[in-house]
Amino acid sequence: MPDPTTLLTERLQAAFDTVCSGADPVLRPSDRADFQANGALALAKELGRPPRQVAEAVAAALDVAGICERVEVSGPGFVNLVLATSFVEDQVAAMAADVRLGVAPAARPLTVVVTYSHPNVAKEMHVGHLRSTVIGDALCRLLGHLGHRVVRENHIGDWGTNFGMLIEHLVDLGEKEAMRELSVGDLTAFYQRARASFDADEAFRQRSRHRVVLLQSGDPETLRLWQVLVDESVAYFDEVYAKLGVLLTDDDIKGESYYNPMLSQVVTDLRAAGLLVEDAGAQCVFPPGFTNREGEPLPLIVQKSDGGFGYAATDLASVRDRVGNLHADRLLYVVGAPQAQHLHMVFAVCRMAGWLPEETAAEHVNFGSVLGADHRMLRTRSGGSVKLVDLLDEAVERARAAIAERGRDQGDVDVDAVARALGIGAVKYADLSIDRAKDYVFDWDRMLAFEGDTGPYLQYAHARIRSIFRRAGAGGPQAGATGEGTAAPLIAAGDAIHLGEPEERALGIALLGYGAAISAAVEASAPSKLCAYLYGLATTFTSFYERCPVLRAPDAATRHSRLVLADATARVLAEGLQLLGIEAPAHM
RNA sequence: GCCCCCGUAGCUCAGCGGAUAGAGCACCGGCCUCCGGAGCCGGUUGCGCAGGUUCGAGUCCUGCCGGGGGCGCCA
Repeated sequence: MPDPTTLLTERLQAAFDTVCSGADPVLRPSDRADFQANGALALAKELGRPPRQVAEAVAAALDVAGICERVEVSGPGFVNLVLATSFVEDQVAAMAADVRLGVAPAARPLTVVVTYSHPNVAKEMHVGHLRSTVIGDALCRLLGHLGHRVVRENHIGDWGTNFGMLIEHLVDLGEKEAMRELSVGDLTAFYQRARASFDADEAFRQRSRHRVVLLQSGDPETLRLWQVLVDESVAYFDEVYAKLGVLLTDDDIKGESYYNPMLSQVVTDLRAAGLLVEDAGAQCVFPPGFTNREGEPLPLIVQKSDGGFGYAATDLASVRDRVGNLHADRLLYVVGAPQAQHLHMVFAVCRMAGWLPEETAAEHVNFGSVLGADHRMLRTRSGGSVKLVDLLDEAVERARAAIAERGRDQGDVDVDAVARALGIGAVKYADLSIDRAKDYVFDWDRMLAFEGDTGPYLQYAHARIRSIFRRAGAGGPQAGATGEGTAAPLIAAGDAIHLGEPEERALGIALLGYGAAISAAVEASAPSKLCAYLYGLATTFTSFYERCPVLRAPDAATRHSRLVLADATARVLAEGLQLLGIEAPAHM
């Protein structure tokens, strides 16, 4: 059951091939028809023939019997396609009857490693971690839904020279007190006091440096203390993840320490490959095309002059691990835009060393910053970074206030649950609906609004459709079923779909675009594309709902057909939101 | 100085080389005794600048202007 885009592309391809083999049909949605193929114009140029003539030839060769009711050449050489309503009806009926809503799993499942979130041990999670975590989570869900093997990796910062000072501070505090402090999530204070001691106290500095040596040499007691820091921090991260509602678990953690044993091999192998150059005492690789401010070649420093390893070594090791051990086909790094150069250098070195085969894609899924109302990086009033938990708690409280303000008293609604779904959903949707690469302005009022392109709008749209079924009572099968998170139909479609009104037809076509929207989001690692689709679907449904009475439809058949449309829309909204990591309560 | 990202309506953002550049918010004027107004219809204002490629450029290329970020031993 291919969606119209796929189906039409196939048919058009065949038609274009009769004119010129391999020519791209350039199929697009059209405001003059349902779709238009623009490929004839470019092809005409290539063949040196009049564009309209080429378009006519394509149209003549096009076999869309049963799919289109009209094919016409228009303007300079566009091929406009109008779908047969009966075709749309059949497709919608099939989609509505399908638990996967017509979205076929990928023909060739890939192993995709997605690395995201990566907070630092003994450091607070702040807004900077929001985008990575939320975007990475959505990508994992989307990839998984298409049947790909998804390996989530949380590359936490759990190793390095910092840990000397952190462990000594833990010793000074006493383990019990340290654990108490860390378990309540006061990581900032812990880190800052360690830093303060380090800056102020020479003896502490000495101890810290010695502790680093002990840690690196595997001293059991030091490792035990280190593990305390890691465990407490991870427990705290888990709380934040639970609050956020993301898929990450402790099994997904592959911190810097995990790669530590592989680092010397990285150096050995790079040297054997003749790629390593010693420069100012450091072991470097100079991938071509990267220069510093003097225009000289820029090194990727694999091993520092003091013998220690930097994050470049860890990142190189992780690529080898993912390709060699996990057999990844695609690597996604959900990391902020400032790291672009570093990652590109890492990828370049891996290609040079033969660790990253040509057929394995490595992509920097970059993203911009979260800005405050002043268009500068979001900060607290005192200028500190905003704690992620504080932000999430405020979101839930604001959502609760918004619900109270709307004053809809529904006894059966779990206000706490809805406030959480709404508040967290609003934050996530605001983050996901914007083009990743752009900075965005964090604005509570806008993201929590029930109007416009927001999470709450989509959630409300979904809840209202569900309410139709509650109201349908005996007339609608399983009226009491909530349908949360499940794509199972509430109502049997049969062959009873009828799209007589323009709004019904428009809704049907919009529904059939679901699969293409998911594909587009996955291909570009752009959840915003799915957001845009869902918003469009919701507004299309509104027009339909305005114009076409459902429960008061003129006859039973029409009522049933419209209920199926409503059910399918609700399921797409709920599943689409779920693929973005956003809950869709059945009532609110 | 070099490199990367961004610059579309008053504001926040869509726009996959194609036919008159779209939403939401805000503003103005109408409408609806509505399945829980996610209301409906109409109106006002825009592609930073200059070249180029193309039958066709918001979209691709070059240069400039403006904003943000990065540029060797932190990660």
